[in-house]
Amino acid sequence: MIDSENTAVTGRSPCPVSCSLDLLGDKWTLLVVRDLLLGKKTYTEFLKSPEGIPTNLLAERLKRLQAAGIVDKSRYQERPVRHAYHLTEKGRDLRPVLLAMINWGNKYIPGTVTRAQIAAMAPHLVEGE
Amino acid sequence: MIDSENTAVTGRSPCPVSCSLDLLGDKWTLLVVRDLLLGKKTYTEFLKSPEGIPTNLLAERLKRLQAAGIVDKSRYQERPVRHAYHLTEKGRDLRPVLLAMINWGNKYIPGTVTRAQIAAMAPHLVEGE
DNA sequence: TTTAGTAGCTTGCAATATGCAAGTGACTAT
DNA sequence: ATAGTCACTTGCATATTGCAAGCTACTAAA
Repeated sequence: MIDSENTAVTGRSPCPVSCSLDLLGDKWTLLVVRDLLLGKKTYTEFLKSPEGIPTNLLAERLKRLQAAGIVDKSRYQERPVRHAYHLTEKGRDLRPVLLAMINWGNKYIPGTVTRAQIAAMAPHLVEGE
Repeated sequence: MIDSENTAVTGRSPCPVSCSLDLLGDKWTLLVVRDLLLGKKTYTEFLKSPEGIPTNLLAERLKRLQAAGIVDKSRYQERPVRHAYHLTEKGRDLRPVLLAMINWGNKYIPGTVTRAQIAAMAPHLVEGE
């Protein structure tokens, strides 16, 4: 495992929950990860998600996720220049966290889109496990 | 399942991840849940956790968690009056979210306390899946 | 060759949330 | 009477968020 972007404990405590929250603990970061797991790739695609992330926060979160080695960015075409964001292995490994939230949300927040409904639209997020 | 405290979707979107984050998406709430899963029960025990939650935020988070039906509060003794907080089933069902974060943190943030070390101190958080 | 449009941002600023310290009220123990 | 603990609340400075507007590079249409 390459360790370059895996910052060692610098946060509030050496608890893995606390350290994860130092990186991911806000209302937007994991929604960006969700969108990436759903196959969205570009800045404007993220902006179109129904929660409506403010554009400055999207830019800032993408930078932090890149700095943390969770996301990487590439040009996928020149003329006109277009960029694509992708999850690294470290980012894809957040899938169990999101799946646990989906299961919990479905069980306790009536009206949420179910895991089955998500599977129908976006099999790769939810299948297996 | 009693449904009284399970507020239906009122948030940013009907996505279960987004709805979960509306409730839990900050740097402190899931640390309180962690402490409860570790068996801590009182206000002052939560304050002693190494991350050092500010006392006003602890009070506010406990109220929100109670309002959401994730935590309940009881007097466990009179003379002097003492209070204990406990997770409800809804709260205990957040365990998979925390376990997923522990696994991810252990894999990607060097120096975090491992699941095995946690198991040695607090078997009930971590044992079984 | 102006004009309009899209992608991917940045900037400014008001509103909200957080962090810190100090204070409060009920109680007990000395 | 004094000190100490538990469980908070209050005030205020600082940090983060949310909203709107602007900006740069590019393309496509008139």
